[in-house]
Parts: sequence; structure tokens; C-alpha cells
Amino acid sequence: MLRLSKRVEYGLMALQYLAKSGTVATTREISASKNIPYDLLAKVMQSLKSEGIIDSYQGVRGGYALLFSPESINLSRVVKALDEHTTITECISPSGEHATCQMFDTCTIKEPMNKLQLRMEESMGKMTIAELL
Amino acid sequence: MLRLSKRVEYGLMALQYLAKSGTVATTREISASKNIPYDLLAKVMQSLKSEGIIDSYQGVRGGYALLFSPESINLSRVVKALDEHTTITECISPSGEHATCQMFDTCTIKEPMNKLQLRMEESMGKMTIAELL
DNA sequence: ACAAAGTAGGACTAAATTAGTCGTACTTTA
DNA sequence: TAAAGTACGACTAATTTAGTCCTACTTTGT
Repeated sequence: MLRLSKRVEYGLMALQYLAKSGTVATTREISASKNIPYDLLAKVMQSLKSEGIIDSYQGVRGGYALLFSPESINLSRVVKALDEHTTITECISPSGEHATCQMFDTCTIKEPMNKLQLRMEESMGKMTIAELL
Repeated sequence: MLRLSKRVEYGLMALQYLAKSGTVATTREISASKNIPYDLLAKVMQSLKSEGIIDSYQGVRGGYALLFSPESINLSRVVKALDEHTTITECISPSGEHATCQMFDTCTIKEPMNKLQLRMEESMGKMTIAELL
């Protein structure tokens, strides 16, 4: 499967919304506008916040807003904030926890997969929220 | 999720094996050598065959062999042969069956996702089985 | 001729992942 | 102080992927 999760889809739509509005918008507002399940979007927004992509304002006039210009938020970062599995294979772990994969010893495609991973990340890294506008 | 399926992993390992051996190899042999569940690998091989990447020989001295040089088999093709979902999102369908996606109307990221899809495919298309050797 | 070693492939079960829901607590402004 | 927000953990449901089982067909060597 090479499909983006709904979390990422929703996140991108929300970021696009924030970029377009250029100001603070609430989860409720985005959810209604884009037809995204509220609870799910709420968590997505929280993840985007804890990754430092957006900022939150609580209270009655609260909501979320972009923390950077659309040009400086790339998709690779968004995916990393929202997806569980960011790596193409199990053996490619950012933190070096290779031991997880059962086939670590017999596997003979680790290095090429690593190379591919980098290229894919590069592809995503080159695209920014600005390109969604 | 941006993770390759086991089918693809196994398929790549098998293609690497075939490329290395340069001749006919059986599913049993590859399965044992790489520690891949036999039944699953068998289906992967069948898929690779029906996609025209490898050829099969039945009977007692049978097995599978590459149909092309390793340099001319790219990963994009392998993924397409082995994965259910080849597209980054539901709305990107090779055959134009957009109607599947519930959000088709409200969705505002279709075109950029299409662009991303093409770039990812390009990344995979540039890598060949020869790079696994 | 026939048995062994293969591929071919459908149907099914189990496991893992993702999507989505629910409930409750905390925060701020009008 | 109430309304409108964010924050977040726990849970359930749905979907997808992985893996297994079983039976049939094909070819080569003896």
C-alpha cells in the first residue's frame, strides 16, 4: 500500500484551509466546510500542533492558525506528523530500532529500500502547502 | 501509511534472487532461502508472471525466470503488479473511476495529490532491480 | 505409464492497521 | 459564568493485509 492515510488527507485539507483563510479557524468550521468527521479532525489538528506546524488558541475566539508561511511547510513534515508508519519498510527506522523486523538477517534489500525511502521523502519534501492553493 | 506491502517486499526479494541466479529458480527454493511463507510467495510469483515481469516453466525442472534484464525492470512496475492500491489517494484512479471517493465534491486537494502521485511514481520508476544487486 | 516436482488459483481465517466515536477535562473571552 | 474552544485517553468498528489450506493442472525423468 502506498496510500496516504485519511489523517494525512484531512490534515492537508485543513492546512490548505488555514493557508487560504490566512487567519484563525476552528476545527468545527473546517470540519463542516470540508465534510470531515469532527472528532478525527480534532486529533489531526492536535498532532499538527504538537509537531509545531500550527498554533492553537483556546477559548471563545480560539482556533488554529499556521505557524509558518505555506511555502515553508512541506508535505514530508506533514506526513511525519500524522502517520504512524512513515517508512517504506519496517527495517528503516529513524531511531535505529532495526531489531523489530523478523527478517532482518535474511533480508537482502535493506540498503536499496533505504535509498528509495530517501528519494520518496525528497519527492514529498519538495512539495509545500503553497502548492495546494 | 506509506509502507510497502509484504507482497512487494517479497516480490523484490524474489526478483533480486532471480537476477542474481540468472537462471530458473523455484518458489520453494526462494521461499527457503529468504524465509518467506511459501504460499504467499507462490501468489506473488503468479502476479509477477501475469504482469509479464517473469516467465514460468511448469513441470519437474520448472520454476521462474526473469523475462527482462534487471536494468529494465523498475520498481514502479513491480509495485503495480503486486499492490492493491497503487495510488496515493482514492480519487486518483488510473481508469477514471473517481466516483468511488465520498468526498469527491468537497475535496480540494485532488490536483496537487495527482501531481505528488506522479512524482512518487517517477521516484520508483527510476529505481530498477539492477540496483538491488 | 506414472510419480515427483512444479505452477495455478480460489476460498478462507487471522492479524494488524486505520477510521471513527465517546466521554470528560481544561481554557479563555464576551 | 456560560458558551465556544482545545486536549486527550479509551474504545469500537471497519477495512486491509498477511498468511493458510485445499485441490487441480503440467511437465520431466525414470
